[in-house]
Amino acid sequence: MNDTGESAKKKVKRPSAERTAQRDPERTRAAILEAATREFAENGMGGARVDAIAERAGTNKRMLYHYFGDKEQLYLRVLEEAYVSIRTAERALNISTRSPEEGIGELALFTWRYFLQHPEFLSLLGTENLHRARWLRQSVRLKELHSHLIGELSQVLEEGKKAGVFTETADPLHVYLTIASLGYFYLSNQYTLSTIFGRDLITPANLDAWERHIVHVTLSSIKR
Amino acid sequence: MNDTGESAKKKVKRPSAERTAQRDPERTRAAILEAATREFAENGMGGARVDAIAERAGTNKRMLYHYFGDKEQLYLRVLEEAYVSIRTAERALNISTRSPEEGIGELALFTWRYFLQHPEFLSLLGTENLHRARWLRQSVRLKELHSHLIGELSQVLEEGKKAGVFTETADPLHVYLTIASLGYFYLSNQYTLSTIFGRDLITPANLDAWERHIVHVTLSSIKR
DNA sequence: CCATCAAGTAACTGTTTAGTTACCGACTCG
DNA sequence: CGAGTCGGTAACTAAACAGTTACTTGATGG
Repeated sequence: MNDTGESAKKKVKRPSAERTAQRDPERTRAAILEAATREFAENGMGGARVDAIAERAGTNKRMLYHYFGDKEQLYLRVLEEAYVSIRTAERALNISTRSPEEGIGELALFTWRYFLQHPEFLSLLGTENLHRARWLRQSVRLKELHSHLIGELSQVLEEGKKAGVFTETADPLHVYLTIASLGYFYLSNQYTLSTIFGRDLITPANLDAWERHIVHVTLSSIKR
Repeated sequence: MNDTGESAKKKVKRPSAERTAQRDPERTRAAILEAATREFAENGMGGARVDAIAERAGTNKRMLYHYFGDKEQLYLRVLEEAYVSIRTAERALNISTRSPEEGIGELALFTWRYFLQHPEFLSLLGTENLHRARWLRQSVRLKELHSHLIGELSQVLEEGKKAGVFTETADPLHVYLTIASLGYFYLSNQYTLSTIFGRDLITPANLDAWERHIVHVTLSSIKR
C-alpha cells in the first residue's frame, strides 16, 4: 500500500545521532500506530477520534494523514498488524512437534493467554464484526496467514486419530472455533457478564478456573 | 409532504374511530424503541445517529427526546428490553421439568437458536462490552432476572449428579458460559471468521453442524 | 551559503451531530 | 368557549468532527 522508508534510507546516517532525536519518522509512525490501536480498541471505528489518536501519539493530525492516508486506512493497518501479531506468536508454538493431546492443549492455553494479555485484539475483532468485516475484506495480506493454522491443526488431529486417542469426527475448524469461542466470550463479555451475574469473573481464581475449563472442554469433546 | 389548507382533515374528526389514528403515543414510543434497537445494533453507541433513529421510526427528534430523555437513556432502555426478551423466552423453557440431560440439551438449543434469530441482541452486547458495561451497570431491573437462570440450571445439574449422569465438578455458571460462548462467538464473529478462513460459516449446512457441535461439546464436558 | 525537500505545527473549513426552541393543531375540561 | 395540555413538526445552534492549507524548522547536497 505504501512503501515506507524508501527515501529515508537513501541518505547515509552520517551526522550525530542526537540531532535526529528531534525528527524521527519511524518513531512517529510507530507512535501513531500504537496510539491508533488503543483508540480504536477503546472506542470502536465510529467512536475513535482522529484528534485523540494524534494527541496520544504526541504528534498531530497532519502527520497521521501524511503516513496513513485517512482514518479508514489507518484502521485497516491497525487491524492487519493485530492479526499478524497473534498468528506469528501462534506459529512459533509448533504444536505438531508434541503428542496430539499435548499439542491441542498447548494451542488452547496459548490462545487463552494471548487473549488475556491482548484485550485490544478482542476489541478490534468486535468492532470489525460490528461492521461485517467491511475493512478486513479489503485486506490482501491475510488469507495465507490462516491456511497455515488450519493445516497444522489438521495434521495434529490426523495423528491423534491414527493413534486412537481422538474420535474420527474431530474437525480442525471446529476445534479451533471451540477454543477461540470459550476464550473470546469470557473475556470480551466480562463486563456485562459480571454485571448481570453479580460476580467478578476476572479475579485470578476465576481466570485460572476458566483456563482449566477451556482445556478440559476442548479435549473432552474430541477424545475417544 | 405538506398538505396545508386541507379541508378533509378538518371535517373528519369523529371522536372514537379517527382520533387514535392521527396521534398514537404508544405506537410512536414503540416505533422509536424498535428503530433505536436496529440503529444501535448496526452502528454501536458511537456510530448510531439520533436523526437516523427518528427517521427510521417515522417521527422526529423532538419526540425521541420527549419520551426517552436523551441518547444514552434511550440506549439503556433498548439494552434492558433486549435482556428482558431473552430471559423471558428462556424462562418459558422450564428446563427442570425434563430429564437432566434433555434439560441441558434444550437450553443449549434454545440459546443457539435465539442468538441466530436475534443478531441485534448479540450486537448490543458487543457494543455494551466495548464500553465496559458503562450503561448496563446503571440498570436496576436486571439482577433478579439472572439469578433465576442460574438457580434453575443449578437444580438441573444437581439432579443429574444424583442420578449419576453428570460429574460432580459440573458448575452451573460454567455450563451456561460454555453454551453462550459457543453460540455467541460463532455468530458475532462470523464476518471476520468467514473472511480469514475463506469459508462461509452461515450456510444452512454449517449452521446445522455447529448446532449439533454445541450440544455435543456441552454435554460431553459434564457427562460422567 | 543557499536552494531544496522532508518533518512537523497550528489554524482553518465545511459538514455532521446531539440537543433546543418556537411553533402548530387538535383535543379536554372547567 | 377558551385556556391549557399533549402529540407532533421543522428550523436552529453550539460543538465536534475529518480532512486541508499555509507555514516553520532544520538537515543536506551542489
